This record gives sequence, C-alpha cells and structure tokens, in this order.
Amino acid sequence: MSVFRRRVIAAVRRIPPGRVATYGDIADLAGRPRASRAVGNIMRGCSEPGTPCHRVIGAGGALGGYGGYLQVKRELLRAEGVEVGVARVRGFDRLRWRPKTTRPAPLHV
DNA sequence: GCATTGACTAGGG
DNA sequence: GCCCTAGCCAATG
Repeated sequence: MSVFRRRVIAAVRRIPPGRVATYGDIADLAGRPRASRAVGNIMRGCSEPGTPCHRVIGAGGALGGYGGYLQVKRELLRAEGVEVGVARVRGFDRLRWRPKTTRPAPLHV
C-alpha cells in the first residue's frame, strides 16, 4: 500500500453521490495531476471496499474501460441520478465533481 | 532494478 | 467528428 494509492482511494471516496470525477481529477487530488493512468491502474478491480469507483470516469465523460462491468457502472451512475448514454455521461460538465468549487448542486441547466 | 503494461489525457491528422 | 501518436505515472512481471 503506497501513499499515493491511499490518497487516490480517499479522493474517490470523497466524491459525492450523483457526481462524477475523471481519472485526471483523482490524480490531481492525489498530488499527481499527470498520474491519470496510474489512478486507473490502482483501481484495477476496485481493490478497496467502500470506494465508488463507478463514479470515476474518463475525460470528456467517457466511461473508459472497466472491462465487462461497463454495464454495471452505467446502471450505478443512473441510480444516482446521472444520465449516461451508450458510452458517455450526459451533462458530464455539470455533474463533474469539483473539489475546489464544491458545488452542492448543478446550476442553470 | 529494468522492462512492459494499463480503467488515461491532450494534441494532431 | 473519429482515429492515431506522444507523454506521464504507478503497478506488475
């Protein structure tokens, strides 16, 4: 267990329900803005329990890989109120979790 | 300890 | 608007 890894997990757990964050965002929270790939590598298989890895998506609203669990990920996001297309998150820019701004709710649709 | 891989990102064609 | 290439970082073999 590396420090970076635990920080990544902590960042993911900080994502509020109904919100999503990109690997780059998680990496930034972990202190490595360019470690987006490493973030995905760490979450390989969602090692840590209680970690809403389904809220972690790719840049531009792309769900990313997630193997065959892509369907599950989409269902989980939809269950939280996040509209997900075939392979893209709708309103991603609105639902994107911003730790610095921490918007409680999306403004003007 | 070195080399390869991987749920990625941004830029160019 | 989609596909390919280059870059970056950590984990794994």
